[in-house]
Amino acid sequence: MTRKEQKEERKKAILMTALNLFVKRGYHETKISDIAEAVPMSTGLMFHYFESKEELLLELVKMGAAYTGVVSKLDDIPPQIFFTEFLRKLFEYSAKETWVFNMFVLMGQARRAGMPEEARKLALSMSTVDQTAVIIKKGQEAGIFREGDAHLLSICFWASVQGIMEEMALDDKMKAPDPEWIVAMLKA
Amino acid sequence: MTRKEQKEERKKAILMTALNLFVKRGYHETKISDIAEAVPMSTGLMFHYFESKEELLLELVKMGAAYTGVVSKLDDIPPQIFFTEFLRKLFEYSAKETWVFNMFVLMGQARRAGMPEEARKLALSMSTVDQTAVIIKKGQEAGIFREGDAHLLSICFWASVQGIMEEMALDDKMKAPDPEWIVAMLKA
DNA sequence: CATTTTATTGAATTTTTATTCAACAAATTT
DNA sequence: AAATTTGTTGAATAAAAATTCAATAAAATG
Repeated sequence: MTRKEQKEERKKAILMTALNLFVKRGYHETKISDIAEAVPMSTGLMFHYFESKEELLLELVKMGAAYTGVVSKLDDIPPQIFFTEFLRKLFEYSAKETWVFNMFVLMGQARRAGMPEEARKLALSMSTVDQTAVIIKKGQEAGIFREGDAHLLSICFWASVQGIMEEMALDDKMKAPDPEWIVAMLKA
Repeated sequence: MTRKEQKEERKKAILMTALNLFVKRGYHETKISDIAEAVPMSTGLMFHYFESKEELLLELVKMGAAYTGVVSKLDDIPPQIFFTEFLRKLFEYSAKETWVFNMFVLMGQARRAGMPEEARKLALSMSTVDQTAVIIKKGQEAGIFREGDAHLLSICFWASVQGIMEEMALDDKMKAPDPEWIVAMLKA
């Protein structure tokens, strides 16, 4: 393994540790030294890998943004299965790959209050709300989704998912809900 | 107006200003000097009214906890109208009394990550999840609510509401959703 | 109206945490 | 193996924000 690859591995380890702590305790409540201790490495060495704490956060948000982009390629799936299936996969995946779960939660948190402005802007630019609003409209035309402002429905759907995921992030023992419960919000 | 009353008024003004900023930007992203500037008053004077920033937050959370207690007295209302009615009132009230809205959001945020430990403990001790789980069970027995873990349904219901409220906190223009959308999560 | 108490300010201080740095170790290259 | 580059540490420094404080104004009290 080359020197460069090693460095990348180490960087990834830091990123994953930070992701965990940010999601569990919040960005501001997590000290650089907390991350360093958990990796583990010295506090000073953290700055050999990342310019700053904010830069570290930004890299995470960029990774998340890259993944979020994937969702937008799923708009040819029939509306009636899209949401249920998406949630089923999200929950299933989250159960084994903590990474996916944490990243989902972090992106949502970044879009909201309590993080540096730049992280917010980045996360905000990657919103899936518009994409899914289109899918919801299709479902409405097909008569399978309830009437009402499709964009607002889309916002509420993701807000609910975010709320539930954040709850799960706090309580390891909490089971994932049945996707149908959440999709019921959309169903006619 | 007595000196004491004046002081109480001023304290309240600070609390409301802080509540607004905490909800909009997050606790850690809000500086004491930001609150002072918005009240307005000098930064130093803030400490004439509150021991510390955390103490200020704690007072807010305590106020919220007092209100949260009210919900637990509503458990004799029939399940089929309890949730819809609660949300209707919450959204209606939130529209005119920003206070109620902000307080609801703050309590949820406090229960989650990103705030001092003590605030978390306080907010956590006041959870309504158990109360509403009982109401959901009743609804299930009456056949109007879907089958499944009532406690988990209760968690998901509140998590969804929290998620949606936080979204509204960020976007002033966002309309409140139809309560039925959210209650659909529970309905059989 | 003199005295005491309370309100207020802005600058100085403390605290906390991020960030830099000098020194050294380990690995890589020549 | 000498020289160079990269990794590592822990202590020193800097930056940001909370908190204190001395000084003064305003209000209440006697």
